[in-house]
Parts: sequence; structure tokens; C-alpha cells
Amino acid sequence: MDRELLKGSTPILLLSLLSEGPMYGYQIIETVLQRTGGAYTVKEGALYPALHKLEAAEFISSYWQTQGNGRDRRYYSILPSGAAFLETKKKEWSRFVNMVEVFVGPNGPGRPSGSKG
Amino acid sequence: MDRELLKGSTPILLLSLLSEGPMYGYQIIETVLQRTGGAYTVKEGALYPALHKLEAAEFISSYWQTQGNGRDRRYYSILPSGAAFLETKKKEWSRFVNMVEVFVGPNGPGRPSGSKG
DNA sequence: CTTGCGTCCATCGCCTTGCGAGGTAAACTG
DNA sequence: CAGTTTACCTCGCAAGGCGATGGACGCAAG
Repeated sequence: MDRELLKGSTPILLLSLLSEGPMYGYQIIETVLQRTGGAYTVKEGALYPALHKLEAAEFISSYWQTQGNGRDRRYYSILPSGAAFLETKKKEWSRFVNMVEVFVGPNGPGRPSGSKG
Repeated sequence: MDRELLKGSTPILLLSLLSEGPMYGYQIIETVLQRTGGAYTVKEGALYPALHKLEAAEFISSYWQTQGNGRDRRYYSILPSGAAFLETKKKEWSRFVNMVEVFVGPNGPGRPSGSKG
């Protein structure tokens, strides 16, 4: 996957994931890996800075949770402002995709546009 | 439009446009402006470096065309390798969009997924 | 105990990209 | 002559993803 294409999509991914419930970093990496069938891996070097930025912007908040055995996890959960930001980002995403598809055409192979699940 | 989201999409845009026929820089800017209804402007600072990079990679070639009155235009046309690269990029684009939509969901408002043209 | 692996956090420098600003030049308008 | 449009181009900056690196803990193998 072209890394340049990925730029800017991380916040939406993170916010979307977090809108389903609190998650911790490693779990996010695993979840993305599983859901994309191994096609995409969120890299730590991209994940943590993005998470921290989102937190600094107060779109998400974090709390440490001890596992009991010493294995600490930092959970992130979405805040109301983050949910609102997500909606904005989603619309922006739609506009972006539409914009590009005006040129490349939505008739791309392997991309059914009517399948819902 | 978020500039970060745009990153990496320029080559596809350019190659797609050029696959319709030769164009010159200024014309590309105008065309994109028109087709997106003014929603998106390819900036010169992004366009020319991208064009040069594409040419250096031998995906496109250029030739100067004098207007007769002195107004020179540099036309760019897509090469076979560029067309092949475009196809690769299109597939990558589809994969990318699908990947993100696995998380944000394709149920985004304002983005009809059934309209074909 | 030591080695290695998996889990879990995080940062740093590098590379690439888009953008704003700046520069050059010719034709047309006033 | 001055301003706008057409038409090309480059530079420095900001921002993001990535690979490398590092710390810390638990568990299994030797």
C-alpha cells in the first residue's frame, strides 16, 4: 500500500475504531490487521503520534488499566467532540473519494459499489 | 479539503487526466477546477513537481508547443508504462478506499453508492 | 539464570508530499 | 505604462508515515 495515500487517513481510522468502544494501542494494530485480512498494518510510528495528537486535541481521552500481573494498557476512548469531528471527517472523506473518482472513474474492478453487509 | 488526505492522490489524478489525451499544466488546473465544480484546485506547487516526477519515471513525456504568438505550452502525454502504472494505481486506490470504508462504513451520508454514469 | 519471543508503550530521524510565496515572461486590456 | 491573464517553474515550510530503536514485563526453552 502506498504510504502517501495513507497520509491523513489515520485519524478517521482511529476515531472510527474508537467510536465502537475503548481500545488500547496494540489492540488497534491487531484489529486493523484482522479486519483488513492482513492487507494493512498500522505502524507504531504512525499510531502513537496520531493517538497523542488526537488526545491533545481533546477528541479522545486515555486511561491506564493494569492487568493485575503488571502488564499495563493505555485505553483510549472517544469524546463527544471527537465523535463530532469524526462526522466532519467522514463527510470530508466522502468528498475526497468522490473527487478522485470524478477522474479515475468509479468503474474500478474489484470494487462492488452495491454490496452491503 | 484536508491537504493530508490529498497526499498521494496527485499521480492518479494526473495520469487519469492524461489518459484522456495530452494536456498542459495550466489546462490541468483549469480542468480539475471545472470538473470538481471549484471544490478542488490543483496547486502549482504540487502540480509541476508531480509532473516532473512522473516524467522522470518515464510514465509521461512532454513536448513544447508554440502557439505561434510566442505563448509556449508544455504538453504532457501518457506513455504505455504510465497507462500500466495507472491501472496499478487504480487498483491500489480501490483497495485503499475499501480499507478505510471497512472502518468508517460505506453508509456515509451524501455519498450515493449506486449512481453510475 | 540466560536467551528468545510475544505483548505493550513510545520516540527519533528520514523521506515524501502539498502549499504558499516568489520569480520569469509574453499577450491583451485600458 | 500598468494591471490582468496565461503559462512555466522553484524554494522553504509543515505534516504525516515508516523503519529503527529502546524500555519493560511475562512465559517457555535450554
